[in-house]
Amino acid sequence: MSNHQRIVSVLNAQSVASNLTVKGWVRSIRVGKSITFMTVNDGSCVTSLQVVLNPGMDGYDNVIRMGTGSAVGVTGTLSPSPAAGQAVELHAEKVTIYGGVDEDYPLQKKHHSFEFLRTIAHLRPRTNTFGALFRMRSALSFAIHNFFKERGFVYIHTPIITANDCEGAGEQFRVTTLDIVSPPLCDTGIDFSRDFFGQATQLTVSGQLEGELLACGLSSVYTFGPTFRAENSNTARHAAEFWMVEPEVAFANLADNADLAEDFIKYLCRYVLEECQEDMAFFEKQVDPGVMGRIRAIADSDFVRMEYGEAIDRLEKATQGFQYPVAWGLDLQTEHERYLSEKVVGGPLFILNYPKDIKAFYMRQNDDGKTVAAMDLLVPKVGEIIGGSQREERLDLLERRIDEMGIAKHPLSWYLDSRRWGTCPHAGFGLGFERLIMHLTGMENIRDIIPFPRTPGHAEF
RNA sequence: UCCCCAAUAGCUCAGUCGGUAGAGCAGGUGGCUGUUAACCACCUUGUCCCUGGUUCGAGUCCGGGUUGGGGAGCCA
Repeated sequence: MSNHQRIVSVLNAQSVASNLTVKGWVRSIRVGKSITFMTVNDGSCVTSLQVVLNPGMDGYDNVIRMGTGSAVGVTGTLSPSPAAGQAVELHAEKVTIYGGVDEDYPLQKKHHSFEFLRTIAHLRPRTNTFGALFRMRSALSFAIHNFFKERGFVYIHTPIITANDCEGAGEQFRVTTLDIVSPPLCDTGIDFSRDFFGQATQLTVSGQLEGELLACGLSSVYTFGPTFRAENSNTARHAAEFWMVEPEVAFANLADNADLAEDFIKYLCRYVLEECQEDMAFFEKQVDPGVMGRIRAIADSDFVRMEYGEAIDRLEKATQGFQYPVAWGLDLQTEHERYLSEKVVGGPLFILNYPKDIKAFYMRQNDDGKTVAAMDLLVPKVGEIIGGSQREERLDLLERRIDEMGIAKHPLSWYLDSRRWGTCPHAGFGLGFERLIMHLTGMENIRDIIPFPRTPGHAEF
């Protein structure tokens, strides 16, 4: 292993040290007649380390010709800085150039648009914004595991390849090893019995159904993994490949589910404010002024819980008009959700107990005969960030609902078995990880949350 | 998939009434005794997205397409 120091450690220690080595990429170089300043960043923190170069140093003439973006190692003495702007600086005694750049290097020491940076996604990790973003993404991943670990949840891995075609959560990507030019045929079309798995398979759109089976044995479980949707969605909030967190809890009802979701979101808000201070300050200053205040407010607030019926009443009484109709039985449109979360509540908002006809077959039927125990958590700007429900645990009611909706029962026999033997009330939800990060950083496009995003027409890198 | 908007130098953009293009940054050269996206001077850089049309003449006007952005639907 190399014995060089991470820049974040050097800046935090701020102690005088000789024979110190750092390695990273040059962000800026300012050449003077008798002194040269170079800032080096290694991605360990937003702040770059100032390196001071004197003309007497070996190889000085070569070093000062390096361009922004060069990869270097610098060895020297760390000293207090006499000038404003940084507490310490590294006086170089030796500089190693690992990789130079030429005039074609696209990143400059200036503002670039996110649209341009998306076209050079292989280089954008070297920018301040994406450094901060990917550090936050990593920190939040660990925070999610911490949250559930502290509460005794078991981290489970559900299948990525699945034969479930009735999950109802969206279009799926086909997984096959068949010859797509001349596949084997049978009476009903392509003969998937001769495919790799002996049946038609797809990439998962949710680990929920399998998660329920594990919860009905381990009590409290969660998944955190990739999810795939083949929808032709072209928005700032949709990707074909994204990560989802899906807890599932046995012996829990809808109220317990909402309580868990509220605790979860607040925990993550507090986590980034306390553990990602420098990166959050960067987003506050450069990306979304006000984001830290909003997150603090969420961490300190009590989330409003509103019945679907009350939401409809509020919308019907609204003084402003809506493009889409409002009536009991119709789903809420984005304009309605924004009105409720931004105008009526001004913060996170649960909508509870939706009409059964606009929700999935597995949601628990309420005693009113009209609604199911579903919940959505809406947040200002990003919209729906969590969708969940209490699950229908009563076998007869579940089977009746499957029949009503025209869904084939045979492929779900294992799911129905969980209700046949030792059934129990249980509930869970799904959180879109990238949407969470958008909400916590103020970044406005999901393509800037994923290192190499997959969207319709795009699988580059 | 639908609606709206945009595309000009490596990047960010300006370009008036239709008359063959400009700034800042980047890059190059020189200057500057401590800079902070350094500063100062000079220099270089163009398939004006593609395609068809109108016109004496199109970056500019019109049709078609491509790509990108915003909004909507679907959803997380």
